[in-house]
Amino acid sequence: MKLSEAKTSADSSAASVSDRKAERRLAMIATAARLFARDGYADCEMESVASELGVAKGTLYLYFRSKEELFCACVDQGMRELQETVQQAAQGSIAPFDRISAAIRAYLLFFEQHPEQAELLIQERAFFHDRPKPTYFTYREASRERWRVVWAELLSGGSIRDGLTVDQILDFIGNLVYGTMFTNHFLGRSAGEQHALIMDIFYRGIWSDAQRHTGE
Amino acid sequence: MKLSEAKTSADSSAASVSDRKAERRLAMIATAARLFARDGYADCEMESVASELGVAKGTLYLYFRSKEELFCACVDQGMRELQETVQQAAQGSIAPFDRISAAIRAYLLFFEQHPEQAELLIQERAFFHDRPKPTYFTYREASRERWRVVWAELLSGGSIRDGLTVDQILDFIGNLVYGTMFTNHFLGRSAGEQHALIMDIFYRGIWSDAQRHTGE
Amino acid sequence: MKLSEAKTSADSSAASVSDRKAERRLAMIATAARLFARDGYADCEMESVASELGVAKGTLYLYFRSKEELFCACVDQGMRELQETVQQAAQGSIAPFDRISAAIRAYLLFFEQHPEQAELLIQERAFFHDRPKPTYFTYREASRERWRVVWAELLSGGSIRDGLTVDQILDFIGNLVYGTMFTNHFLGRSAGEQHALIMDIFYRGIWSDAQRHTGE
Amino acid sequence: MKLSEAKTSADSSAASVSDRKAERRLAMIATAARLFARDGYADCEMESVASELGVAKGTLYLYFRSKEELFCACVDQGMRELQETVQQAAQGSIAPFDRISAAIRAYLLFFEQHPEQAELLIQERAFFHDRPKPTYFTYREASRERWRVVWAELLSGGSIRDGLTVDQILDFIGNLVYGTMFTNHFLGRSAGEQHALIMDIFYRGIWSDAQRHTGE
DNA sequence: CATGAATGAGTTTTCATTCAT
DNA sequence: TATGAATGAAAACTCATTCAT
Repeated sequence: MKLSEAKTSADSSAASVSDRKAERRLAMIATAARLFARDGYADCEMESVASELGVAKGTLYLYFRSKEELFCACVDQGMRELQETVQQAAQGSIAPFDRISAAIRAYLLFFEQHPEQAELLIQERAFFHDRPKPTYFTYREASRERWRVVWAELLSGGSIRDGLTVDQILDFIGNLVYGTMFTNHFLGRSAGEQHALIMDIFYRGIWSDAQRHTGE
Repeated sequence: MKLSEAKTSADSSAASVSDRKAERRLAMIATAARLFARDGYADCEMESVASELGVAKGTLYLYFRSKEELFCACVDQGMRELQETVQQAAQGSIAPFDRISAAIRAYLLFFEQHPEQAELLIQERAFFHDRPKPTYFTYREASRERWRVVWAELLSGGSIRDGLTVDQILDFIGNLVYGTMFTNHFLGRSAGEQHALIMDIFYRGIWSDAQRHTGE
Repeated sequence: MKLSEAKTSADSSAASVSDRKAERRLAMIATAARLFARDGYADCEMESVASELGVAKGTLYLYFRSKEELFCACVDQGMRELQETVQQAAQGSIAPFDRISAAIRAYLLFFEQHPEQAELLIQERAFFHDRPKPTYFTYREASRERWRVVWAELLSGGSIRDGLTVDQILDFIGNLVYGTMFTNHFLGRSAGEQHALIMDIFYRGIWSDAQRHTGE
Repeated sequence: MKLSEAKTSADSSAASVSDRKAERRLAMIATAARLFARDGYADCEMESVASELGVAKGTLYLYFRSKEELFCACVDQGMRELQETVQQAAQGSIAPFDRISAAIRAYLLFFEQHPEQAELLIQERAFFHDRPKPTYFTYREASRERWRVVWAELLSGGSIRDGLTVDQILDFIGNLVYGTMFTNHFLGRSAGEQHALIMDIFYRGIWSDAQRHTGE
């Protein structure tokens, strides 16, 4: 359905003007994200986005001041959805380790189902690398605070080896899933059973008991 | 010293014409890599690269067919140097685990000392994302074969837990260092003691002995 | 008072619908003239004019077919007011020379008090210079006929030197005040006592009696 | 002759590279001035100027940073030529009044022969009216200093009526020729014998001897 | 009458690449 | 080989105008 064909009937009772505007904004963001990811920021013309939406170029500029702003809206929206997806997944469990596992699985699946978001993260850095920090890391740090509580609980509960701090663990797992996500994306790998493996090594390491003894 | 001033005197006895050309090529690549990383591929003009080198714009085209080719040469050169650095570091030890540790430390330090290479990897994907696979992964897979041997030895020697395959381990550690490297790069973190931590968790996991029992 | 708030109550008894329309037209012209002069024709947006008036953009198009027509209405209105101002000033005196003086003073004062009109004359020529003749000159020639009578009387009455024709005098004084007006406008000068000087030189020239003798 | 065909032969002995550049700059200015005047600043595309010159659009940008800079160069060049023309004309005579007459004639003839310069003055004000003062007035004030000397001599020599100051005279004649020039331009009038008339009235006024007596 | 969301034509400027010298 | 003047394709963004409500 073309954006231009949406909402032409008389449902104005429920949806206010600003609702409809927000709705169209989201539709624009969704389409733009797809095309930005497909063609790259530079090669994605505003004209293409508009025509894909079935509207005129000028209309895009009624919703976004510039191409850059549209792009940023795409990244922001993607990160918000990622965050929400991960949180929702985590809420399905109560046990800390289960929540962590669920969150990581959701994270990897999100990018598998929304590969355009991985591309947008790259595009953002490539084209706007004068910005202090990629949006991704802003969100990563925001979520860090929430997970800190969970890990602290595990640490104080004796589930974690002595000598590891919450920050070290958070960094490790954060870097691991970040690298895994991009590798999956570039090599076309799926998150499926990979997830169990990651958690396994993360929790138990690769060493055999014999080696644990020697290595200590 | 400007490139244009180099090698103007009579040392042609030792260095053949093609040597000199290769040398200038390398100088061009070094300068271009720095500028590509600093300004981004799009905003880095051939004119800037040329003037930084002290040569005319047209001269660059005597060494590289196009801006894209120059860029690719930068990425290739960077990956070659990475590979060499890592291999050299690994050769300093004999014990497999030591070699692995040394390689990972060298990897992280390389990108810390050559942050422009991290940028180039991003730029490559952002601007030439119609290519099947980032150069980085081509090199990663090439080196995989060398490390496979090392890990196979460890596995058959009983140093590694049952149930893990070489490929799983290679993927895990590959993703981990990849994610760590980019995070370090974006957040300005240093590889220093981080390295010991990574190896520690990688080898032994995060679980306490109590949890290991429960979690099994 | 916003235009949109004007005349909303029941005074339709006296003012007919077309009266009200004419009134709003004038308000639009006044506002537009100010903004056209302030920003220049190109940089003055219909949107600005509308919002300054407190109406929607589309409303302007109910009164003027196009931006160009609105602009022309501004120039026309300005020239009509100039004409009226000058004529009214002239009617205050009976003696021909006094009427002439009064008219010239009124002319210079008009543009001093309505500097936007000077700007509009420039804008008109700059943007619509395919037109045969600036509106200003149309009005100037129209008024010429009225003044021709006055001067003819002075000529036949012997007040004017032999050898000068009415047309020559009209051209001279017309050019003089035109040039004076624009110079005043651009350099921010006031018409004040300048007027007396202009008339003095115009009537008596600059030569001393001695020079008159020699120069003849 | 197309600009692109100029100077292709081997006269590089005399004309240095910078000479040729200056020459091309002038050719560009001449062509641009004509087209700016013909089409107006807004409607005159850089493409048109380039193609009229027989060069590519980009070449214009090697000589002028922007359309605006090209335009300013046209106005400046025009004013310089005006100044030179007027000065040269004045130098043909020795007697002050003759020099003044010659200068005014040259001024009016210059704009008659270069009507595009009159247009450029209008365009400049219309499009860049945020600038403090039109270029014309900058030049007018610069030349004022030179003429001040001439008039001071006439005043002290008794050729000028008592009660007139040099500044008053300079303003009067400046405004008069400015207004005359533009009127000529707009109405397509020629400066020819008009010049004699202007000087006549300027020097002797319009009053008859009888009126002089009465009016005093 | 009034509104304001939607339209889409139109132009400057940049910069990779070429090629005559 | 080296130069650098010349080329020209390409795209974001604005804003006058329209018209459904």
